[in-house]
Amino acid sequence: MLKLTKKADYGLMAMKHLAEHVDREALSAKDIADAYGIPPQALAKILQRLMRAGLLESQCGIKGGYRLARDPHSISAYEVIQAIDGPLFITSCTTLRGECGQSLRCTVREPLRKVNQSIEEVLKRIRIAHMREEPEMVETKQLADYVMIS
Amino acid sequence: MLKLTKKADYGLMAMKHLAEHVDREALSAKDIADAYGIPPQALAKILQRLMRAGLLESQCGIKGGYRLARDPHSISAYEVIQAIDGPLFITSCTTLRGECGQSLRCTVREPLRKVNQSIEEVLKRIRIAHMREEPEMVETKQLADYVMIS
DNA sequence: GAAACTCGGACTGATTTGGTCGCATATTCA
DNA sequence: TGAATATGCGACCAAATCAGTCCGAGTTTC
Ligand code: FES
Ligand code: FES
Repeated sequence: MLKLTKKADYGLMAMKHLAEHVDREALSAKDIADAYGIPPQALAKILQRLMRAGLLESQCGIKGGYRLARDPHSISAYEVIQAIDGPLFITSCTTLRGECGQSLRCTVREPLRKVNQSIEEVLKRIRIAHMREEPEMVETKQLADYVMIS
Repeated sequence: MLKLTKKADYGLMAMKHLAEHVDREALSAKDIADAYGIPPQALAKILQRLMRAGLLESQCGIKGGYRLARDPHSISAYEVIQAIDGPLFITSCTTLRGECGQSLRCTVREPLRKVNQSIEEVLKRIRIAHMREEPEMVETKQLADYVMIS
């Protein structure tokens, strides 16, 4: 149903949290989990994935924790989501080994691939350093107008 | 993982198929299902949903079947998907009966709501009559730019 | 060497998805 | 009239995915 997983949500929260504390020492998984009420063990595994994807640096040991591996302005939401949930395909038939039974006859695959690309673009342009809370109805309205015109 | 369900895929295929045969008589669920190798019973239920959503007109009986209720140029992919899968939320905590445990502290909900809106716009711009044509990447790119700024 | 971390797989229960069945209703036509 | 062929709709089931836990490692600090 075109929904982000909880893990991706947690991951984005953690990345944003780390982006706001780049100055400090490394933060442990538990620190971040406690700050948002996330199950610590669950977040730990998510951070490990982000680490393996090269988005975080980790340090073991008693004073250890995680730190952003790159400038928060250069890390996109897309990278975070992909690192956690794997490559994102909007089409349902691309799930591992071969195609679904309709792949040869499916007439909407190509159009949807383009939609997929659009969504990727949107997510790639959102940097974790820029994720803010302002709802700003005016802008979304302008966006709607823009779409109408084009 | 941000994927469309198979049902939505089937629904889009069926709608596109019907859009290409507006002239003819009503097509039965089985006709369409056979044309694409879709399980007939599954497609039948999907078409019923599209019917209830007002996107299709149905006729019972031996010469019955389905027909588009509106001009195929006016029906968006978004409408089809929503009719089948229900309202689409990119955030994971909107799943019915209250919020997830993190809703109060979640810092990425609002930013993601904007992403959600962007995706909606993209899907609303795609009409089933035009699914073969290019969704115009330039515009979606500008749209993505727009989202980033806000 | 103990404490506080990360690392990573295995595991379980809950939810969602994909699909089927069965029965009721409506329409055509012989 | 009544058989044939449609839709209409809920219940049902199996498989996949998701969310979260557990546990047994390794690492660093003190
Ligand atoms: S994308 Fe696989 S059947 Fe349409
Ligand atoms: S959207 Fe619900 S926790 Fe972030």
